[in-house]
Amino acid sequence: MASTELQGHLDGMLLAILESGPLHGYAIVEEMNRRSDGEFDLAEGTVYPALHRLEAAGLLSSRWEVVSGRRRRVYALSHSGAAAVGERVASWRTFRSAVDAVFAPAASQGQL
Amino acid sequence: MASTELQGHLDGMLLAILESGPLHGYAIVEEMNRRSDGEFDLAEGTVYPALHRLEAAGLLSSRWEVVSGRRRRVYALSHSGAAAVGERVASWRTFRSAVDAVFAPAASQGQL
DNA sequence: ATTGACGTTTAGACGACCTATGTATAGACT
DNA sequence: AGTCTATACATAGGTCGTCTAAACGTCAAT
Repeated sequence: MASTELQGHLDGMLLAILESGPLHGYAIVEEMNRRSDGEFDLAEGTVYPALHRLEAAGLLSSRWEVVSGRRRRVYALSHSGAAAVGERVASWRTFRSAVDAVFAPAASQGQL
Repeated sequence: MASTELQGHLDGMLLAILESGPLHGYAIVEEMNRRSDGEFDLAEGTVYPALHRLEAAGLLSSRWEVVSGRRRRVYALSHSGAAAVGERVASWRTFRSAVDAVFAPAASQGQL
């Protein structure tokens, strides 16, 4: 697994996934897995605390739903959460460029 | 500042920088800063422990040098360190693609 | 009945990174 | 002579995001 390198990017990715529409936690895990082609196979213990953190920060809101007898908590982007997605994407681009630049000479011919 | 999001990529970047030739710690900090265009302005407290970690792992070797009265410790890639750079670059590419894919729908028109 | 998929929660540990501080030399400026 | 800045290394201690691990519960299928 990618160990601990998600640091700082997980929150943004969660927000990005919710931009496509509200989802419950388990579905978010699956969607993360699907989009990343299996690279990010997150444990629930990673995702739920992150979701709660984001909700506490006011970037998400949640409501309980009952589907065929099972409770689930559905998360949706709040107003400020929607605004935050753009910032996270921009921040990722900046980070990506910087890392690329550091690695560039190491990647043969500088083509990453 | 980029806060704490280096996680998991710092070691690889340090190795990548040393691939261009041996350097002492302070010069590594400057080179990191230069390559990343100021994005990664690392404190010594971040870099030195990382270098010691990498040396303990056998990826680097170091020797003391005296230049105009000042001691400096010069780090160089070991044999396995040189091999590790390629792995780190590959790992970064994989990670980058995965994050890109997760963000893609959030970045307008999927063009990251 | 028991397995497996679905679904949420939390306690605890881990460890990379950051803050802050200390040490020390050289050179420039006042 | 004293101070400041740049150079150069080191480490203790804290933060905090992530992972491990376990628990709890419903439903459908074997």
